[in-house]
Amino acid sequence: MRIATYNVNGVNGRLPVLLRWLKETSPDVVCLQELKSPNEKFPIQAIRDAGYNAIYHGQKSWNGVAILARGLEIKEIRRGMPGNDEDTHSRYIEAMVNGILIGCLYLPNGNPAPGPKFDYKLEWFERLIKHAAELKKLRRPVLLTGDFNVIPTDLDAKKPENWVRDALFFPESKEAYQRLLSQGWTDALRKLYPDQKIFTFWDYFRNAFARDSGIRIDHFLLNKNLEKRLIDAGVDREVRGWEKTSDHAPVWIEISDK
DNA sequence: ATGCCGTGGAAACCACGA
Repeated sequence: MRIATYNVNGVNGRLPVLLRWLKETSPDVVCLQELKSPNEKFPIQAIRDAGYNAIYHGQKSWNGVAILARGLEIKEIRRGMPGNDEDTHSRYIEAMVNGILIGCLYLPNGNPAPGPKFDYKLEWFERLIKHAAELKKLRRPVLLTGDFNVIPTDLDAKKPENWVRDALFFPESKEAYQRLLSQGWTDALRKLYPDQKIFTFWDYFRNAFARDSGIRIDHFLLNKNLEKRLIDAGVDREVRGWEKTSDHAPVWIEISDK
């Protein structure tokens, strides 16, 4: 079973790319981020025509997350990261799919840092860590995936020195990510490829993709129950080279049935 | 090193992204 995450940067503007990628790679489950669409404009019919069920938590212009599944029931558990009733951003949706609890997240960018946006990033991160601690108590397989907007280590950027003033690479961001991992989550791509420079995002400008000037910020965190089923993981890099593409590439894991 | 590009929405510019 293949589970993918893809920050589409606008689900309607990206629809041809999304549908082509779904058709070519046939992932079983897909977590989407940055829909940039209210629920009433989510392209549900095109997604269904492509063979997928979907639940989605959108909002106008910004943010927005969705979970798609091919031939599998999606049982929604929650939408929105708990712990702050004032938070209006659509950045989290959680569902049971095929016996796996899947949290699909779009962690705040946090730039410019320091500042109120960075404060919001860290506040959101603390709520994620609290919620993840609850999910860790479950005996079932659990997956947290999406755009974490964190470059975890120097290995996760082509040129780490270019990111030291960026919220994605601030010590507080890296520390929070490590603190989340230390609950007992496994970073799937790092587990399988501990020494490789693997990227999931390349800037639109400065010819970043052609120069492979990327960063790894889209992650799969697996609890122990799911980690033992991990077979493979990878990045669909070629999608980043398509016309009218997102600045992120899809990332995926392959897990055994039991 | 820099929103240099890209998206969405409102109004022919601005907010936002990483």
